[in-house]
Amino acid sequence: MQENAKILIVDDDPDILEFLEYNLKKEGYTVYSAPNGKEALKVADKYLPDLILLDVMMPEMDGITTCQEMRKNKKLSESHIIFLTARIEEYSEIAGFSAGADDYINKPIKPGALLSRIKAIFKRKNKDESESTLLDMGDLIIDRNSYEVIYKSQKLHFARKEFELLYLLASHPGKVFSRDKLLEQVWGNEVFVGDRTVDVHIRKIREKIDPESIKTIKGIGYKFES
Amino acid sequence: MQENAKILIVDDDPDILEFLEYNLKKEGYTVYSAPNGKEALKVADKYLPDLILLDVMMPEMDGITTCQEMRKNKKLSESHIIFLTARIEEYSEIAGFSAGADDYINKPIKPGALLSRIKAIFKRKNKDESESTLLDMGDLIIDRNSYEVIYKSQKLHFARKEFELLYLLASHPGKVFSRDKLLEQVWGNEVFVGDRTVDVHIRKIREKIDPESIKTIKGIGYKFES
DNA sequence: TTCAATGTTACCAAATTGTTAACCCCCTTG
DNA sequence: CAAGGGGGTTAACAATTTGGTAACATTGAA
Repeated sequence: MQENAKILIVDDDPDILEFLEYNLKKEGYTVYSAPNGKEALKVADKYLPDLILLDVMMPEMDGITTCQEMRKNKKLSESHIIFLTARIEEYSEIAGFSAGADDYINKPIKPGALLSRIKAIFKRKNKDESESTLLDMGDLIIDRNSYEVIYKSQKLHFARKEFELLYLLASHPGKVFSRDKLLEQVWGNEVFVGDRTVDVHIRKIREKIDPESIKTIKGIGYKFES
Repeated sequence: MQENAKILIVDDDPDILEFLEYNLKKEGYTVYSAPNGKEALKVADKYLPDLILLDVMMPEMDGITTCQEMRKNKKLSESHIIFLTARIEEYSEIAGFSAGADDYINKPIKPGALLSRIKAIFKRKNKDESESTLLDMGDLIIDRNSYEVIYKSQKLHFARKEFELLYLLASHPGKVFSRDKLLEQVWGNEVFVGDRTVDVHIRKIREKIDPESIKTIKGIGYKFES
């Protein structure tokens, strides 16, 4: 999605339009443009861009009003809106946010800063959507969001490694993980820790929940079973 | 609400009253009118208009005084007040805002401009309400509008960062925020501040409200719990 | 039985957080 | 302008938790 993301640029200055269009297309985005607010509303409604770069100062319909209009369109509720503003118009920062903007960027625009800003926005957007990780296996509930483990209606405390270890095993019931795999997934690639450390953590987990949940496959590793 | 919004017009010039009344009724608003400040106070108290258009220059009681009186009436706290002023009376712009007005419009009045201004105000009003900037969690009430925190019926003072931090945590009960996330959300994207700063602010918050409200997840971050 | 693999425990080092106080900056006040 | 206060940040030290390892006990398959 990040690759094919659609971006709409709205500015009355053809030079800026061309400048931004060139830089964004070069990055692989699909770019639309509009010279004023009214036109922008039509284009936005038609192509539902993921991101809208909106100049504040424009003839016909200023950016803030345009933004407010866009926010009324539910089809555009997922779109991010960034204001482009001259340094002097500081008031627009406040007005812009209350109009429904997600961010603002000061002119003159530096391509590097703009692109990193755009990437950050798409990153956050994608991340937010992929969240919601809750494992519910009857007696045992593991919530990554609140970092809680509930066993037989009892809230238990798990230290970080314990939690990550249990979470990894529990999210693949039946699958056997070797100690190396566990170290790689939970500890990270560049860690030098003895395998036996895993054993100790497994033991701590078994101490808290039903020890039968985690089975030992001698010579291979561990697996979670419900 | 926007359709049936109640508007009170106050002006000593019958021509203007009629002119505005005609234009506003045409748009579907319910319109009341009053020829002077004293009358306006009575009508306002009776019908609780959503919007009050107030002429500044009036006999008996001028608009600014009228506005101040209206602001004393708590039943009218939700009403928006717009001043109608002749171009020359620029002083009234300043005096008007300090008297509690929300906006002002210069005479002569163009119906188009007035209507779009009115619509903009209702839009903003509805939006503020729909954002529901008030968190009520029993003992703890956090009001984003007034920037107030009320704990066990006690109004507490929170500095900006403290407030934003608490608000963010409290608006996602149970969710664990890493220090990075908190810095990103509360401080902004382009700030370089040590993580430990977060700790200090957390401590200050815990000093004011029930320390159990904010739990530490070692190695991960903080979360709010009711 | 034998022995390598795993379980268990205790201990210590390292990581993380709590707490306090100092500092800087900005604004208000006298 | 000096003085004072609030807000925000950081450093420094204390308190706490976590993670890792060694050492020893136990298990289970050949």
